[in-house]
Amino acid sequence: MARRIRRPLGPLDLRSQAILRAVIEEYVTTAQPVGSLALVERYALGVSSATVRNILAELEMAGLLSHPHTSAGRMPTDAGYRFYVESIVDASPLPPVEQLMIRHQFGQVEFASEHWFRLAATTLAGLTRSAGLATPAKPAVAHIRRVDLVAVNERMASLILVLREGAIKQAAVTLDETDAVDQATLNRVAAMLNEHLLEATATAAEATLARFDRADPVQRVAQRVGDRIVRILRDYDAAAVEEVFSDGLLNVMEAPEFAQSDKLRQVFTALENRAYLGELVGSVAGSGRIRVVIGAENARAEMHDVSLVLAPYGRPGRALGVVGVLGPTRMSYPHAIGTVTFVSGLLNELVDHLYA
Amino acid sequence: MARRIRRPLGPLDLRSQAILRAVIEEYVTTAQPVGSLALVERYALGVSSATVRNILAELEMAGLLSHPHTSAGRMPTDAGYRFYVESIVDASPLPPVEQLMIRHQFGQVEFASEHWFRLAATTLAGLTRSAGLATPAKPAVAHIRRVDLVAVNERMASLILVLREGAIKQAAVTLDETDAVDQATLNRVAAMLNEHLLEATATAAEATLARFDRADPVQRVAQRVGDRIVRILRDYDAAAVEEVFSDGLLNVMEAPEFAQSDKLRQVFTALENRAYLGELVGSVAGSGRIRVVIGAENARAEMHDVSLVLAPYGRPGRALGVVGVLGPTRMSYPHAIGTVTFVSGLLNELVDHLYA
DNA sequence: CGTTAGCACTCTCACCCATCGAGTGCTAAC
DNA sequence: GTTAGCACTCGATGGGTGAGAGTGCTAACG
Repeated sequence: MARRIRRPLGPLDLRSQAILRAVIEEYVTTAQPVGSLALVERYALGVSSATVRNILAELEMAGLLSHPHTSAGRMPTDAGYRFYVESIVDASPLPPVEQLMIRHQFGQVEFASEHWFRLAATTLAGLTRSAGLATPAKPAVAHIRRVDLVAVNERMASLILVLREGAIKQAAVTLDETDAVDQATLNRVAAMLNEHLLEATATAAEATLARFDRADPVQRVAQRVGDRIVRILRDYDAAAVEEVFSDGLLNVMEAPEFAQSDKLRQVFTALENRAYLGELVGSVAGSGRIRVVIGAENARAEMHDVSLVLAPYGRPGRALGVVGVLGPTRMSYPHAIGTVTFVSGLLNELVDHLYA
Repeated sequence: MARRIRRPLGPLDLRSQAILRAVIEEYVTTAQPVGSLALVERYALGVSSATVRNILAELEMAGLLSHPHTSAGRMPTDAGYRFYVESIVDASPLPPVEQLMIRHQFGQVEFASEHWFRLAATTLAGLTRSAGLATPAKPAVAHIRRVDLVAVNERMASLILVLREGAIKQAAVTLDETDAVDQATLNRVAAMLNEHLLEATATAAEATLARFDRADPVQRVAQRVGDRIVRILRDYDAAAVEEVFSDGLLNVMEAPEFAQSDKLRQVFTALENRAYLGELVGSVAGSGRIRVVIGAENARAEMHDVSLVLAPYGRPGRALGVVGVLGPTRMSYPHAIGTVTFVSGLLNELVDHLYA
């Protein structure tokens, strides 16, 4: 039969597309391979099961569907999901009621990006019944907003560093100076640093610090603290992802495909890998668009049974973060895409407001 | 047979105790019900399997062992574990090499309790191959150490509050004053608050703030910020547990008894319940001693398949936290107890050092 | 009188096999 | 091109069976 030759994922006639869509939507809800009869029963296809069978066979030839065994129904392949995702240009937007609810929630929490990204993850988890992921908006280069020093004892101080981007860093500084270092001195040091280092990047701060006079006790301490600050900033700049907050991993556990836990355990281990998450998030932040990674499209084998829907948020010049959803490959992509789009858009608004 | 009468968990002759111990230790390592033959083979009991069988039957009558079915070996009941735990007064202490390694790890991180309790959880997870739990050392009453204010825009400032106990709180303060509020003003406000509120508790701060002069613009802003501070302190004081950090839940997933994931999912859900963790941690912090909660001894049904080994750390008058381990009921209690004891002791040292 | 060898008994587990049913793929008719 | 009909395939289900592990009991032993 000539038409059974495997052909590239090319133009599919509308009816085939409709049936592919039906298979996917049915499979997403039932988690069972779907047969030709179930399709004609539940979807108004206007053709008989035999015709559907022919088309299912074609879709399988095209690599969009697969067959666990001869006498089972069809289930989508990763390529099938991919085709489906590409075909839904207008992902179902979130119903206005839910949009309002989410806006309200965000209105409740502190006005700080710190809280927002956590809430975003939680919200996404709840709405999609999958795991929500979010990273804080991290700038390409950090800027100093504020320095504060608190005396711990004569030899040690606690350094509190606020970045323009909202992050707060805390560190201990040991001061093995001969000078007595009391809180009054530290106040002068902090004042000096705040004056000279406001809005400075690591590089700028380093240059400024070099000009301090080591003969003056206050400036000497300031220099020492400043060195510590520069180190913190450099660490911060170097890290691809500062932190990935996740919520609702339990939701994913509930999916029948993860009933025996070893698969999911692999996913968890992969999620613990900072480098992997870093590059994933980095690629999304760079692209500037929502990204769907389906099953085996994931670089890591442990993630071959899950899919990701990720979107960047923030302002390209300033700070960028990523929010998204992790769920079983068999997830409702339109819903996930719609939800992630809305939440990332909302975060954009909030970040804009913060920087306005 | 008279001796088969179920008797209270009373004095057990030494040989019976040895066999109970052997059964538990064998079961802990193999995760399989253990038979009389395996016992005489692997443990130098000096008696035949028939004798062992008699004793096993007695132990079962006493409720210390159980029998999945007639032709299976014995496995410990919760009561059996309890008896075993009570009998090991001198839990195996951690080998000196590991002690040194852990000390070294703690030397590597920042000198702040913030990092310590996280590291404690991670360390415990690694050493016991179970989940490590830790809460930060939380004082009964929080004291203000330092206040800092950063201008966000004319109407808003970011408040940074450092507590004597090491915690840092951040909050946004809206300033709908008619005064122009720039960073210079905020600096004066912060200086004023630092001067008057140093070491103050919520109640003390409230009293001080009441005496501020509302006619003076700086004092008015200071009062407003102060109110926010008092609210933060009260929230902090009211919370039973600030945060429970856990690490290594993956280790628990690997145990064969959690191969099908629903049991473990229940445990996870129970762990998400703040109130439950709060009272658990509270009871341990109050008692002042290490506490072992075995299986069904847990108040919540979801936790009936896991055990906890928890110990308080900190200084009763000042700040108290809890560290511990969560693992399957079938866990090595001597090892867990030894490890938790060591880590809590180490944290005690560190906290003492911090407050010295 | 405690301990031990011996042995019948019980119960699970793994395996096999037959049955059932869902769903396919093909053919022939429309 | 579509559809009805039908043989075929393959997993799931359930009963039956043999092996093996481990017990509980009895009777002999020191």
